[in-house]
Parts: sequence; C-alpha cells; structure tokens
Amino acid sequence: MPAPLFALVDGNNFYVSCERVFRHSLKNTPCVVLSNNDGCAIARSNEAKDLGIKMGAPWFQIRHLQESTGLVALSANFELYGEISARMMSVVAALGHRQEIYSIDESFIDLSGVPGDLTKRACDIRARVNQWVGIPTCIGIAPTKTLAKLANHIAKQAERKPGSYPAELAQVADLSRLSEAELDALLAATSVGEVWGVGRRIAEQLKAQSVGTVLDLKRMSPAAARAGWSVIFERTVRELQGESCVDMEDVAPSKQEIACTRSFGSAVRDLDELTEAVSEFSARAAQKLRGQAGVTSQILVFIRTSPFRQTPQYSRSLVVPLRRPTADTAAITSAAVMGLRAIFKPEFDYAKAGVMLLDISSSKVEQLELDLDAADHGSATARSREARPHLMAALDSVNERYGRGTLKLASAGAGVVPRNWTMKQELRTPAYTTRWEDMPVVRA
DNA sequence: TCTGGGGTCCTAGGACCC
DNA sequence: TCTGGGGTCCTAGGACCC
Repeated sequence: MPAPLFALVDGNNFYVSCERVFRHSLKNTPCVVLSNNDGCAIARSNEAKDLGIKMGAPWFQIRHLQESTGLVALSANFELYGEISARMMSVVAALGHRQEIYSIDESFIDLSGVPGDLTKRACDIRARVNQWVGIPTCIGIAPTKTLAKLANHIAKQAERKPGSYPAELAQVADLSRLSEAELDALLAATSVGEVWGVGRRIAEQLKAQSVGTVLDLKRMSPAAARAGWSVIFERTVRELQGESCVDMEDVAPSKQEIACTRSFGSAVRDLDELTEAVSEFSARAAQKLRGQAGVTSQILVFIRTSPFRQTPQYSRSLVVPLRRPTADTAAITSAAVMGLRAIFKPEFDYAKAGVMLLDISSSKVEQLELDLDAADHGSATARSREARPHLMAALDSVNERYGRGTLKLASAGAGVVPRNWTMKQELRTPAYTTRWEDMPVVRA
C-alpha cells in the first residue's frame, strides 16, 4: 500500500470565473455574482475582494460601489455553472486514479502511488483546465484531505497576495515535498480559522485558549480535541498531524434529505401565493427525489418572516408523515400544502418558505411492497398506484427536455391523508384557529 | 424596499422499555 | 418513609461545509 496522498483542485472564484468565460470584458474588473432575487453576493472576483466585499454581503449595502468603483453585479446562472463544472471535473480527473467531487467547484484526487513529479503534473492539469474550459484553478497536495485543503488555501493566497507565503507555492502547493520544519513554518503563518472543520465558533473558542495558528492546533492532543469538542474535531487534529482519517468517497451517496427553499423578492402575506410557492418547491423536490430513485415518508414545510426586519416575527415548521413512502409529486405537494395551511397565520410578512423531504429510502423496497399489494388485491387503486411511477417518469423527462415547469399536475390527488393525523375539525377551520397542541410534530 | 440555498454530522436529553 | 438503572431510539439544536 502506497502512503496516502491527496490533491484538492478548486476553481478560483468559481461563479465569477464561469461568467468571465463568456464575457471577456469582465476580466480585471471588480465583479460579484448575486444570489436568488439578487439578494446578496455569493461569489466575488479578486478585485471585488480587494474592495472589502464580504461573502454573503447584501446587495443593497454594496450597490453604491457600482458608481464609485465600477463594480459589476450579475444574477446567478446555476445551470451554466453546473455545465462548466462537469467539464472542469472531467479534465481534472486525469490528475490521479480516483476522483471525489466534493462540491460544484472542488474535487479531491487520490494521488497515492502516482509516480513522477507531482508538482509538474498538477501544473499541467491546471494549464489544461485553463485552456480547455477557461477556468483558473489552484491545487493543494498533501498526505491528508485536511492538509490538502489547507495546501489549496496556501496556493491561492500565495498567488493572490504575494509575500503571504513563499512564491513557489502559488497556484500549486505540494506540502508533501516540504520538511517538517518548513511545513510548520507555513502552519505557524496560517490562522486556525482556515482549517477545514474549524468554523467561526470553534475558532473563537480556540483563540480563547491561545490556539491561534494552525501550528498551535496541530500541537493539541487528539484526546483534548475530543474532550473539548467532538470526535470530528479530533479527526481534524489527527489529519493536521499527518494521519489520514478521511478517505475518498468514490460514489456520491444518495441524499438523506432533499430541500427546496427560497427567499421571496418581497414580502408575501397571501396564503394562495404561499401555496403556489410550496407547490412549486414540492414538485422540484419530488423530481430530485425520483432522480435518485428514492421515496420519502415525511415532508417538512416551513414559513418564516425576515429576521432582519423590525416587524413581528413568526417562524414555524411542521413535519407531515405520509401514510406510505412515495416519490409522487401530487402526494408530496398535497401533504406540504396541508402542512402549510396548518402553520399559516395571516398578518405576517413572510420572507421565506421551503419544503424538505425527510426519511428518504430507496424506492426498490417501496416497489416490492407495491407489487405485493397489487398481487394481493388486484384492485383498481392498486393498479393505478402501479401506473403512477410511469406517469412521474414521463413528467420528469418532459420537464427536463422543455424546461422546468413545462408540465404540471392539475390536481393534488387523493389518498394522502397522513398517517398519525386524525382529521380533526380544527384542520378544516381557518388556519389561525389551529391548535398547536394538536399538531403531530412541531419544530419551532 | 432590499440580507442564499442545500446539505452533513454530532450530541444532549427526553421517552420508553424491561 | 423508602422510590432503579441500563439500553436504545428519537428529536432538537448546534456546528460545520460550499
């Protein structure tokens, strides 16, 4: 067994770089990509970072920079980014023998036992991605995933801020070639908050204990890491010490939860509007569910006001259990809308809503049960239920070919009275009289 | 006026069972 | 008056990731 060695390849400022592939005029200009409804910045060019624009900065707070600095803002085009990502990933895969796609712009490559000069190999792949796809990347190489992530950070910083790290680490940083002393010098120059798995909260707690640099954290004992935080954090410390604890995941595991949520462009008060949004979310989520051949048996629906506004606040979610697991759009929509009606209260300005599919399992098990059911009864309902997955597959293929929302179901369908729900009178009366203590499961 | 969306995992504590 | 304890399951909440 060769010693473990990982690369992390990451597209720089990915969404901005995607836009620049098609708009050369954006090169060298400060540029951000905005989220849904142009709410906030979710990607920034280096020039935009230099202006002090933070990740997630609300657009209305930075829009004045358009005039004063020539900042350009673009609405996100996630379909485009997905396509460019796929192309980038296929080129990057040639770096080693196995690839784990970690996010839309990052993948880990297993370099264990790959012969030759790995720095040169990585530089060649970078050049190829640049030439064939048009996306600039940085590559970090190290004996553990956590160190490879850190190496990638160093590669980026060394390029973007000359002098922050040794110049030869810019773009491609191979930590496995460094001596222990050289590596420790790099770690001493890096803030602990840059470590994969150390968020704002843990960084604060660490700094309170005088653990400010990555080198400090590397010197923490795994036992202390576990006692003070968690087993995950212990693993992080071990990985910094060079012990590989996180393996490659070759096949993407199927999702355990599927969510579809949106903030509204402006406040929504109307139940009909919310119903329409929740129906849309349900349909999208159901399609994703079928895409991984899954079925769900619990639907969570939530609505909430804006925590940023000084208006009356309201936030509720409700988990609606289904009588049987399903991937049927109508059944899921119907349950979500039922849940929505139960938690809806008028007189609030809603800023966001969403649907989540929980308790997901493989549809193969469900299909077996249907078959047994049909064989047992041979009834009309069983037969129509049998036809349902075919209808759903047809729906998905039409929507995929002609665009989302081309085809919708006209009716919500029957037979979705949730298990565990007794249809009490309260549910049929206007929602604001609904008694909370009668709800099955409530998450505040 | 206007503040993203989609995930994962861990842990504490309550419910429940015997 | 005395009033178990261990195991397991579930959920809510918190923290992290990009």
